[in-house]
Amino acid sequence: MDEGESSTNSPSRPWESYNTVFTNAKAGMEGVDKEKVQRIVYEMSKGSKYFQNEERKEALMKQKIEHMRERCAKLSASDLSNYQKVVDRRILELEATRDLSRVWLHVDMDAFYAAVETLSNPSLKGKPMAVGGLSMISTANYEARKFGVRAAMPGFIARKLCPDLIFVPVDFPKYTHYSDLTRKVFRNYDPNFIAGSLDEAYLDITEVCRERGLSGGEIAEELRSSVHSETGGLTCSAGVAANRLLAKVCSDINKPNGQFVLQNDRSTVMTFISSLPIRKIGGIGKVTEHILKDALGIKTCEDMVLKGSLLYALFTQSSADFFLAVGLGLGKTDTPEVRSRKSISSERTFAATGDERLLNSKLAEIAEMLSHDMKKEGLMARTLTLKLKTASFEIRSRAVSLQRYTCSSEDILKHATKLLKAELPVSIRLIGLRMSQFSEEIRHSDPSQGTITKFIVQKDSSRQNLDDNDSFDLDASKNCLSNNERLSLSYTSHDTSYDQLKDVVEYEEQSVTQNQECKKEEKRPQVLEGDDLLRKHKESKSDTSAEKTEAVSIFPQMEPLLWVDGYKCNLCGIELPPSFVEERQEHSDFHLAQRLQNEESGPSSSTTPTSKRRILGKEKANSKTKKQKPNQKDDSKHIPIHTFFTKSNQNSNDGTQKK
DNA sequence: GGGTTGAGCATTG
DNA sequence: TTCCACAATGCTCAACCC
Repeated sequence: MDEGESSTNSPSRPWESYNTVFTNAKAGMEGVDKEKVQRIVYEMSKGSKYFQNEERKEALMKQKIEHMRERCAKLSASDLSNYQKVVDRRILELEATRDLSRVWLHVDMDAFYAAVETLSNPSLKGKPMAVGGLSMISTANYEARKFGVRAAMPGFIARKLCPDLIFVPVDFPKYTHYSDLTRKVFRNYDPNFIAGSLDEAYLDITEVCRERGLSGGEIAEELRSSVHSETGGLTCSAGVAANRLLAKVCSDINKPNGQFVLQNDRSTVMTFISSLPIRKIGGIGKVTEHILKDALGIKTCEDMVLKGSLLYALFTQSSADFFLAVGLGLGKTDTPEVRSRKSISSERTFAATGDERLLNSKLAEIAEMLSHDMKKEGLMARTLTLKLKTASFEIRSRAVSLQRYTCSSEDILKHATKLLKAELPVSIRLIGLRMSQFSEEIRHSDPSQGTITKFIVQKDSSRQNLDDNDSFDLDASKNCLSNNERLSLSYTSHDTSYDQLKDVVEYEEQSVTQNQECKKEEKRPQVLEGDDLLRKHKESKSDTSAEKTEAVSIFPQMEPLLWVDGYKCNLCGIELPPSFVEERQEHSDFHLAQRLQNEESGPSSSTTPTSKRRILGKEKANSKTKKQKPNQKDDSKHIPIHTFFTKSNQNSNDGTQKK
């Protein structure tokens, strides 16, 4: 049944070693002639550039597995015994976090896009159908799945598997409409449900079960029936368990139009998890499965615990922790925080070309699309990543961090062109652009929380007469504090202990840099940039406080640095009280250096980031970075790990990193 | 030692 | 005839900087 077991390829059956994702079992694919599917997929792919790339990736994976085997063999008995101690301790710690008090429900719509299309066109009922086109299909209905057709399969292969397959083009607005209908139902059971995608969601139904005196299974039945009637006939499957990880596994068990309930007691969970294949776990994909299986002999979740010492010896701590938690049937049970998007991107595939003019025009199109999407969502970002897929399917990415936040297609295109130019000549079949590092990342607002700025205001009575613009600034800086920082700052301003006070003062120092970043964007979605923003800011201040400034000329040709109200830098909005003499000097130096840098390399360009980093770094050094990198370390505690790397030599094997 | 940045890769739907 | 998408997220590592 497992694709991995077919790796014993014989010369007469070369397709048996061609492990594509399409041969992995999916709901509705039981009884499919897997060998036939594998053979056809192999025959149609053989010799293509895509196939060659797959072979290259496969070879790389085998190398990784081999390398891990070697490292495994080198482990001594005492090494393993030491790692076992680590495992034993972690098991105790993880067990202490086990929470069997919650009831989580995972809902997954059945063949969602295909079902929606059938709903709006009943003549498709009972016929094999796929949503998508000849290059790629998004989903297939259950009739098509019987032929081995499935999501993410190229349409031309799907047609070969099922010559009568009907193709229906993707219609996102339609799916969004139906998705909204299902979400209306979900909200009745958990107003804070987590939408995984258009067609799936996690609901914490603990309260609704308690209030109505119903079991998780009864609620699931009711919800599914409600989804069916509200959508006019769409079916879904559900899983009920103590945590989200288990609930997701459960929803797949009786698909389609079914449900599975896993009782909330430890021994039931452990029995359930013991024989569960690792691939069933969200986050463990083809590569991880092969590495764990072929290098370490780990096939089931139980094996993760039994071979825990190997995992801790060979993988990073966070990966090993994840594996061990899986082996214990532990998953997230908390009410998740609001998550905001981290990046936005746009990419297009086309016939491979090395024609620079053509590539530039594609790039311009994509920059325009991306800029449009960003404006639509009111986003500005400062890191641009160019993604290229060469004619041989090799993926390359090149990134640059800009000096300022932007969403303009001109800015994006200007820097993207530079990045692309550095790669030429090359034949390319896909170009993608991604923008990340949003100004939003530091805007997790929660008006109920105390803020450093409030503290500053209370501390400094000379700033009691703040005008409206200042109030706006305060709100912006309030929004600048990340969740982590807000946690540390949850104090009542009237009852502040010495330690809290000390913390607050330390935060005051660091908050200036954050304020600086936030203020650049506080007027969104008006999308003011650079000089416009500065002008606007100055206009807003001119009537009340322009006269109350001290000027420091830092460069002959540039606008002098002014401390508005004796407090705030007119160039970037950073706030530094007069007593911060050294910091102010450093700040002036920063603007001077920035200007010199601009003179050297042209405006807002940062394609040689090192020197720039040095300058910006200096600026940040003043803020005694207590701040975590936003959304990285903290989020890793809440979001499933998707990739697993070994402790060392991760790149030494493939060594293909390009500089 | 710890933070940032850039690059590569895995995973998901 | 058609010949393997797109969007988003996060982990890890190396290099660099303070």
